[in-house]
Amino acid sequence: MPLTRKGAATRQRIVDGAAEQIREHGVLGARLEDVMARTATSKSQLFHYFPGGKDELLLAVARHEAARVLEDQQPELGALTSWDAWRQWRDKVIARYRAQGVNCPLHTALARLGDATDATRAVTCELLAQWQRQLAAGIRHLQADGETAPGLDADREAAALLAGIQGGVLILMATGATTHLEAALDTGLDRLRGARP
Amino acid sequence: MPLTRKGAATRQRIVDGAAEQIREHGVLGARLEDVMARTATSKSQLFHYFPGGKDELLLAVARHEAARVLEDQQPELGALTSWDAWRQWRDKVIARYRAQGVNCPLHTALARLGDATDATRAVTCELLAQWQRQLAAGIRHLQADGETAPGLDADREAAALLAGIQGGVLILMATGATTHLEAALDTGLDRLRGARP
DNA sequence: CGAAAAATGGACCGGCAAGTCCAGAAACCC
DNA sequence: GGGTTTCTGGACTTGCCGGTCCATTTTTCG
Repeated sequence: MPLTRKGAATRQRIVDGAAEQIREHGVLGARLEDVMARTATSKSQLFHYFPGGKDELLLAVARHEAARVLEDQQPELGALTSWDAWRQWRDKVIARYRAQGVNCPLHTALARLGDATDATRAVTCELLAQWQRQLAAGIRHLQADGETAPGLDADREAAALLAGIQGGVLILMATGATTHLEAALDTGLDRLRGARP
Repeated sequence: MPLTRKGAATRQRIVDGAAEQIREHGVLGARLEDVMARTATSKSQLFHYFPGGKDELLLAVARHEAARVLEDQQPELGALTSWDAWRQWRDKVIARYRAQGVNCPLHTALARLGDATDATRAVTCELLAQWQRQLAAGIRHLQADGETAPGLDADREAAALLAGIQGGVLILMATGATTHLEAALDTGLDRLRGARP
C-alpha cells in the first residue's frame, strides 16, 4: 500500500495539523472534524491514512512530537562538550518550553490514549532513553576532560537531571511559570559543576 | 442545602469510589455508570451531589487525591528536622509511588478536565505550593542546625527537589520503573548533604 | 405524628463525535 | 492512452454516555 507523492503530503499535512490543533486547544478540542477543517481534508482521508482511527492518528502525532522535542534541542544536546555548551543547552530548553507554554502536545496526546497501551509506552520510553543517553554522554565528556568528578555515575546523574526537566515542564504546564524548570536545571548543573575535581 | 448524615456518607462514598475507579482503570474507564455500579448509587444521586456533573465530580476527586498525596507523606514531610528524617521521608515517597504504580489518580483526573480551567489549576498549584513549603521548611531547619550551607536559597532548592519528584513520578507512570524518582531524590539530598559547611 | 426537606430509583432523552460506505476524480505506470 | 490503483468528498449510521425528569421513599425536626 504505497503512498503517492500527493498522498504522502496529505498524510503529513494531517499529522501537522492535528499536532497544531492539539497544541492550541488541547486534546479535548481536537476532534476529527477540527483536524479536517484545519487541514482541508475529509473524513475518508483521515481513515484512509489512519485506518486505526483517531488512536492511530494520535500515536502518529505523538511520534512526530517526540522527534521534535529532541530536534529542538539540537545541536546543543548532541554536543555537550563544555560548560558553555551546557549553558547554551540549558537556555535553549527553557526558551523552548517557555515558548510552548502550557500545552505540551506530546504529553497531551499520550494522555488521551489508554496509558497502558504498549505503543504509547514505547514512544515515551524511546524518547526518554535517547534524551538521557545524550545527557549522560555529555557528563562523560566532562569527566573525560576533568571538568567534573570521575566518580559520578553519569547515568544516574542524567536520570536525575531528566526527571528534573520533566517535572519542571509538568509544573510549567500547570502553573505557567518556568521557575521550577529553571531551578531544576540550575541546581542540576550546579551540582555537576560543584563536583569539579 | 444541608446534607444529612446519610447524604454526606453517600457523597463521600461516591468520591472514594470514583477515585478508586480512576486508579484502576484510568479516566477513560471511569464512566458515571462505572462509578454508580461501584458505589451502589444511581445517576440521580450523582447529579444530586454534584450538580455540575462529571466535571464537578472529577474536581472533587482531584481535591481528595491532592490531600491524600500530602497526608501519605506525613508525619515525615512535616518534620524534616534531621538527615534521618529526610531519609525516612525519601523512603516513604518512593514506597508510596511504587505502590501506586502507573496510575496517578490526581494526574489523570486533572488531565481529563480542560487543563485551562481555573479550578483545576488552583488545585494543582495549591498542592505544589504546600509541598514545596514543607520541603523549604525542612531545608531551613537543616540550615539553622548548621547541617547544610546557609547560603543556599531554600525555596529554589525545594523547587528543584519538587520538580525532580514530579518528573520522577511522571516517568514512573510511563515506564513503571522508580529509577528516575530515586535518582532525583538521592542526588537532590546528596546535593544538600554535600553542601554541609 | 405530620409536614417539609432531602435522598433515591430508574426510565428516558439527545447530542456529539467516531467510524462506515460508495461513488467519482486524480494519479500512476506500462 | 487506457487500465489500475490511489485519493477524495460527503452523506449516513451508530453507539456511547452525560445529562434530565419525576415519582417514590426516607430522614429530619418541631
